[in-house]
Amino acid sequence: MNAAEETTGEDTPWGEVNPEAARRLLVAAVDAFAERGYHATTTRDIAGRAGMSPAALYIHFKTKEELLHRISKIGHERALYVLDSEADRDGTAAERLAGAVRSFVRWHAERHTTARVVQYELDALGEEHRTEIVALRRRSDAVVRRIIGEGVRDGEFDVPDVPGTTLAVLSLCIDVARWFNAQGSRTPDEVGELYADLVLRMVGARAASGQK
Amino acid sequence: MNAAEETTGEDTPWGEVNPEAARRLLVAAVDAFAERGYHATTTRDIAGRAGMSPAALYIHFKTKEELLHRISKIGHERALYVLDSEADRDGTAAERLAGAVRSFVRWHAERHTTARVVQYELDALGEEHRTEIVALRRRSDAVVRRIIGEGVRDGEFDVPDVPGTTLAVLSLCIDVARWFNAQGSRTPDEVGELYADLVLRMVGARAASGQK
DNA sequence: ACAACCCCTAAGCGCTTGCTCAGGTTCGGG
DNA sequence: CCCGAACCTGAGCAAGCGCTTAGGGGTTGT
Repeated sequence: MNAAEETTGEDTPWGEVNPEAARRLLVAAVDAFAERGYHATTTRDIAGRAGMSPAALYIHFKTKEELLHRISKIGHERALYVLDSEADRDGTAAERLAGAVRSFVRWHAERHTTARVVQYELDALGEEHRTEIVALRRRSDAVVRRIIGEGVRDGEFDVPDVPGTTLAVLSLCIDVARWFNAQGSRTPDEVGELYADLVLRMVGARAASGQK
Repeated sequence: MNAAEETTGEDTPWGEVNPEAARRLLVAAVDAFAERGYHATTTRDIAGRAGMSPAALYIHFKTKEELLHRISKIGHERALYVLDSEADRDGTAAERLAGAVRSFVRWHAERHTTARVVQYELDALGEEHRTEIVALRRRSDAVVRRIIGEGVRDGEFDVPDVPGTTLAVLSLCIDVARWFNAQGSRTPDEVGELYADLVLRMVGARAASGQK
């Protein structure tokens, strides 16, 4: 009924999480999980970072695991959206693959705290939640595999092992979340550019954007 | 004084860990850490897997963290050794790079439980131990960077960004520990072969091992 | 025979963990 | 002016944590 949302919800990083207090807790949890890992983070630490008492957490989330689940789900959906929207453009397979890798990597670098939680705390989820998330991840795999497959079909790419190469491409992108450091010398854009080029080489793209 | 070691110490996976009871505990810890992560693993769980009481652990190791440190140190040394011995062969830069990647990846796949602990539990180490391990990791980086640099110098490779490409190559190899599954369809040898080929493409190797 | 030694266990200590609950504050609507 | 809903806190519980301690068996050297 209330038509005015407290915060927009689509462009802001965690805008879909309401009310504001819940969002503060969730952001605090992302930071803490990324820094120390899920199991090494206490609910007191999360509440403390959000400027609340430990009990406040349980008004907005049933358990600590639900917090992780919401982070993981939203994070995966965002990453998949980023990948998908580049894959759906039109253009050669090489252009679409480069675009997808560039955006996906940039997302992992820019949002590397979120990405770290999303990519490396899967095992901390409960059975049910984990299988839900794994399904989302399979869709990322399918997106990349499709582009590579089309490139091969059109004679643009030279790839002996499509599933294997797909795996390697995604693995390369995901691992950015592990090593990327905001204080480091590379910007997310630079890393995205570098990785897009490397991936085009991996698939043996004939004419990388025209000629060469 | 006792000249006969209980176990040889060089070829067996954890042969250098003595006495046998300590090795059993350490192997149990590797399994547990790889499965659940360091912080989610209890000392009771480790001792239980080794068939001992919780107190037995503290006869052989001062703390739970010391266990992780010994695992991490030995693991890094082994991985570095694998990388180094391929890099020191003679041959073209492409041959050496391919050999190094093949062996390094094979190690991460075969020993993926150990590798997972080694690569993803660095933050759980204490300040002092972590800086010691980080030094070892920098040496791996130097090894790969040297080969790529030599390949560029000799005109074998076409690499615009040597440090960046080095980072990507190592990142690709390391991430094998995360996704590799012994029940999966690929053998460690196959993954090593695939990755060696992909890396040669990344560096724009002119003549990949002569012809083909 | 027996003391010295190593390796192990049963019991448990002090502390932190995830989580609960009774109660208090704030605020819009009747 | 008061009500009920939404939100938060202080205090604390049961369980589980890393680790310690006292002591018991087996093997060894003398």
